Amino acid sequence: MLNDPMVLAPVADAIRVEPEKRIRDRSATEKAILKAAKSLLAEEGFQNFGINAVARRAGCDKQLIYRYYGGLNGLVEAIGADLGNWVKDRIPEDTGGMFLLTYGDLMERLSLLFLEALRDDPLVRRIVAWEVSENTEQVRRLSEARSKALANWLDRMRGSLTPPKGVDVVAVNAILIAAIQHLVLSASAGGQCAGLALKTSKDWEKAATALKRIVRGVYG
Amino acid sequence: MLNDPMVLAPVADAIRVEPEKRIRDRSATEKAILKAAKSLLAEEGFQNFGINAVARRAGCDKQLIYRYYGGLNGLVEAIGADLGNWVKDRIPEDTGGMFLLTYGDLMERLSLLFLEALRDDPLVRRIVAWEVSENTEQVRRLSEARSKALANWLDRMRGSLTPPKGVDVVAVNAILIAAIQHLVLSASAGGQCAGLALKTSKDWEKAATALKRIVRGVYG
DNA sequence: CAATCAAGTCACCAAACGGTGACGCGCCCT
DNA sequence: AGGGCGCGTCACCGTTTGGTGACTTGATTG
Repeated sequence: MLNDPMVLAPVADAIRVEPEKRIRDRSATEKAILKAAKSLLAEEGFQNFGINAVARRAGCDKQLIYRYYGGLNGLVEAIGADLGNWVKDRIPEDTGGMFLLTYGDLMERLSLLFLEALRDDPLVRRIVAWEVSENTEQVRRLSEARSKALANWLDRMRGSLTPPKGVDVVAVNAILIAAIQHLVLSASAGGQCAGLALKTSKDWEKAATALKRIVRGVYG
Repeated sequence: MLNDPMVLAPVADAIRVEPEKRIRDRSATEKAILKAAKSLLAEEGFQNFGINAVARRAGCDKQLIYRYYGGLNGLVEAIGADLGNWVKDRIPEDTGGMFLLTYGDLMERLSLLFLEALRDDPLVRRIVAWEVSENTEQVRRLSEARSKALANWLDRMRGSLTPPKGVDVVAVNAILIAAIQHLVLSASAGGQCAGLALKTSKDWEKAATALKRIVRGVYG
């Protein structure tokens, strides 16, 4: 008596009072899908990132994702395309009125800028977490795009400043970037990192001070 | 002759050529499950870490996981129990014949030890990646256990050495640990980190040198 | 008006997932 | 001998997943 189809039929009619007709606008739908994908990835993480979930959030049929983006892969690629502009969108190019006289000045400033930019971009945070958790082709593309953009940024900001002789700038900077990324990820996930609380702004001040000290220690 | 009224009996007999009878040994099965879980997590990562996969690898029925460990949560907890001994199992307590005169000596040595230990422990690597990717209760327990063990280790190794005044040791060390962890994770996932290749042992020598320089820069 | 083609929807598929109840079997104990 | 009791297995449930074919609907053509 529960699952009686005769009873359900009128109910189904009663439900679709207003079908909320979807407009027939491909480019708008494409944008909606991309936006849904980005917000989903940013809020839920890569764990529950799938065709069904994206379609659900975009409010459209998943078939459209296959049609317009060729599946999840294409969608991820589309996300990665924006990633190249990340640094230039989120990080100010000017030096904030400061005069950067030495390479140490520069790296101190860039470190803090990078830290802050990463702190308030949940999408890129998730992507970084994704990069260190999986090794699929998708992720590798994302990683490459981000890595390249980052390197360009570093190089562009360097300007005419010359790093100190005798130190492996690439390696040292990689370690600094690694530290910042892991610090932010760790904080975002559990509110702390290796016993250092990272919740209040006071916590972050301590972290920033320590980071500055490290940068100054190696670059003078 | 037996109480088998089924007509399919001969078919079943034909299929199960050798039943490969599982021995009735609870503790052995428990160990097999735990081992399977650890190896699965280490090799495949937390993505495909589920009841079915563990049971499949352990070669037993998933029901036994529920019975013996109370589900995946209990199993993860059992994994976490071993984690407390990780540092003491994987990292030598002695100083390798070195005389550590200053806090800088100590931290340089500990950094490299931690780096190497993490580099050849895929399980803990996966757990660290898990920690920065999810925020469930499971992961939080793992994270806490590891974090506590790490802090204890640092404190124990410090001995009577006194860190330099005026620097926030906790914060600086957290950043150093973060850097090492992310470096290893990144290398393990994609073979590089922020443009720094991390595949050959020569690559790692460069990374180690840079790390030493950073530690020395901040701790003298 | 009629034909066409893209936009959007629906129904269905096989597979895998976590989870549970029930059953068979063998060992031990009285 | 017989009655538990613990170990292992199996079948099944509902749900979700990625993926595909077939359909309706609407607008713009000739």
